[in-house]
Amino acid sequence: MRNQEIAAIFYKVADILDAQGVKWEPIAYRKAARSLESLPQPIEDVYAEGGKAKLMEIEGIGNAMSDHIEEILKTNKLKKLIELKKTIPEGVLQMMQIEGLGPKKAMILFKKLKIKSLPDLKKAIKDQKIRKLEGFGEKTEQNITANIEMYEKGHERVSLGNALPVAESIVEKLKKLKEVDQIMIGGSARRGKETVGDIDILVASNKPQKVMDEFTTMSSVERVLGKGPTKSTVVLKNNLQVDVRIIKKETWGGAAQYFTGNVEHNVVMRKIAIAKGWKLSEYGLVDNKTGRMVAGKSEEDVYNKLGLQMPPPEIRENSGEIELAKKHQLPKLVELRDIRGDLHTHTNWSDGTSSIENMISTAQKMGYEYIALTDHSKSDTVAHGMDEKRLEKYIEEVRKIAKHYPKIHVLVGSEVYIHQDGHLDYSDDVLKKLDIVVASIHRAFKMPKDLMTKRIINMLENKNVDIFGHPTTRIVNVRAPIEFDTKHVFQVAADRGVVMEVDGGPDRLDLKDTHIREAISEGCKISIDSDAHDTNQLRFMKYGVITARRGWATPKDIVNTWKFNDLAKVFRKL
DNA sequence: GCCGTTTTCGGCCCGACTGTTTTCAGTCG
Repeated sequence: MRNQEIAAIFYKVADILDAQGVKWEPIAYRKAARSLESLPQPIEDVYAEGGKAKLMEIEGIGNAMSDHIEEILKTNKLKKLIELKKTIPEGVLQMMQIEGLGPKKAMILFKKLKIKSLPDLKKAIKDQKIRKLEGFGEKTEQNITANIEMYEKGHERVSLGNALPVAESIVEKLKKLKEVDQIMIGGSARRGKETVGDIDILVASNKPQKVMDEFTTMSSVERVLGKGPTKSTVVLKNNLQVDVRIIKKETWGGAAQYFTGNVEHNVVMRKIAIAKGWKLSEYGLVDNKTGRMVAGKSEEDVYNKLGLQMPPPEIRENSGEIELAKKHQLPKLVELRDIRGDLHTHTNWSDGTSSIENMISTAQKMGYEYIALTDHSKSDTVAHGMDEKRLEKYIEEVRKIAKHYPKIHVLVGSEVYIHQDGHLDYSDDVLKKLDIVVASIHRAFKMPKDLMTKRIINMLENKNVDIFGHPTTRIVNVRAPIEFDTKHVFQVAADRGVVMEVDGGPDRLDLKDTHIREAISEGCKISIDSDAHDTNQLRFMKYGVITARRGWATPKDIVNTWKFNDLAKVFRKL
């Protein structure tokens, strides 16, 4: 999957062109880059399938871009970027990453003061040289200083699992103000994106001053980047950036619409509005001639007036949803309340911390019809994996305790390690004793792609395997996914009836959105699991559902939305 | 550089906040 790699190259080209003052071209490169990022299939597959012509079918990819992609796939580099890099020092591009320093200001610093690196910049600030430049001043100098510090602290996007609880706590806090009429989380957090750059919060209020005062003085605030009556931005002590936008109740829907879709989605929406003689902004849909609001009280109004069905927030990323919305054929995505059970959990028999009994009773309290306990197999020694002897006892113990919980079906299973040649950690005879087998990779991540694919295919050939657990093994922001031929694996899995997992652990979210869509289109069934290691973590199901929604999954694709009796259709031993 | 039942050339989403300016450019999302 080289989509991200090529996107990164295009972003770089855009930055340099921006610095050179080139108009429009940077926009085209960024658009192409984003289009690649959200592409469900690997770009090399698209190219292999239909060459340049097929590439050009992708939104934002034209003649030049498809040539570029071809060049990168074949030679691993882009001549255009190499040439462009000669015109501007790398350090100046780095300077542009600093908040408040855009292409214009960075180039002034480079041209007038010969600043070409971050150390140069710090020295010039110390010598008070910057404040003397036209368009700069003392305040700008101070801001750059603070923002360099922020940049050096790290500017990585935060995982959804870390961002969402923070966002929710701010919402809870502001909700208590009587000045707040309505409040919601917007932006990429509402779309459930696996990482979040900053948190957007929308507030409907007629007294913005009070709300903004409360927001910017919260104890968790490190620095206030901006404060106005409709928009304020702060950086929290944990380095998360949070925006609050305040609007009037009358335009709530317009704002919710505007602050949820990604850029591409919103651009297409505005174009549809323009074609009808209207203008779309956070203040709703407005008639150009009369200046009157056509729609804006609710999000649904905005979409409907434009002739569209309202897409769920998670898929508002211009990856096909608008075309289907026009035809009123949007899929009905899976919801948390559709989930009837959890098929991948751990107890204190391996590396979990809750007892078998507590896991079962909590699952029952959550209203589940079934739960599978799937502790680790013998080779996963760090996770206290069980050898055959302990496994026997485990099976016995679970069966015994399950008798006290007749209202919930309890499955005994195991998360079994997949060795490098694809054979499993327990023999077939042992696996047959289990109700359900989740097969997972827990080490030897860095095998060559063809060998890794073979490892997985061999595992899929084993009749005792029910679910392929967290297939790519990535840890968000920490560990890269393993490499394998996803299309081939999904095809074989669909054929063999092995279910692909969406691990809801917020650090994993694996499969990820684009892979889920690919797997479903290849005919795979999906299981959304919490991979809980204690009773609280059973709630991770929520993140799995959000991710599955981003992968356009519907209840029929998700086996654990099915009734218990229907599970036997996919799980051979039930 | 991309794209098109308004266009194959001439557009390219829209608005808020800041700081430096006395009306606006730059930056951001």
